[in-house]
Amino acid sequence: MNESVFKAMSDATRRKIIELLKEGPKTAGEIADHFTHAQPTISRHLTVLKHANLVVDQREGTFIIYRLNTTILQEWLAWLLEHFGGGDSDE
Amino acid sequence: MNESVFKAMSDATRRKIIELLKEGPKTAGEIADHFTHAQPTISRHLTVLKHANLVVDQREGTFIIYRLNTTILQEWLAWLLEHFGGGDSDE
DNA sequence: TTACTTATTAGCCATTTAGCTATATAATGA
DNA sequence: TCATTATATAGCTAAATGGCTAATAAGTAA
Repeated sequence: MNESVFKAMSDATRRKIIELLKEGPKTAGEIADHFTHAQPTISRHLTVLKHANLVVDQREGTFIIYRLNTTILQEWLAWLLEHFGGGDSDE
Repeated sequence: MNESVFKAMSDATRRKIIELLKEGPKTAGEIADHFTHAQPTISRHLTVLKHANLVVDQREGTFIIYRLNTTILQEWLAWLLEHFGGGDSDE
């Protein structure tokens, strides 16, 4: 599993962005509106998520629309379950 | 969900320690033997895991035995599934 | 072209992180 | 008590992180 996904998911702001994008695609501005951070700060979080391939972006006029890459998220969850789920030594 | 668990799990060395402890309790030295890092480095990783309550330690003579706190690990996985699992907007 | 809007990139700073070596602590046994 | 073993803590450094403001880019429309 790609280390960058773990790093991306280890920040509370980025996890909240992921949760927002679960509702559906959103522009960078719509995402930023949910936080008190400065807008460039959110932009950088989006870049981190993009490098982890957890989100994809697409320009639409002056807007940039972000959407969740559900595949990566689900692969990450599957990896976690495989490595850390179940299998208690005294199960 | 406690932020410290995410931070603890975001490091590859610590995840490997967790995987080792899934096999059963181990002393700090046994754990350190699985890595090329210096012993104090592993000791510090164990402290991070301890503060996240992912492991517990118990002195046994000169040894200190670490064991997994499976409850926390499973609660973390459950939280992840609840927040990020399923629920694709186009499912 | 100019002005406006949306968003990113650049550059800075403070804090955290992860590694190391050296030192300290705790338990045991001679 | 002294030595040995197992482990943690202290103190340092380099790199990464996350925040900010200021500047830049990209698109639209007058």
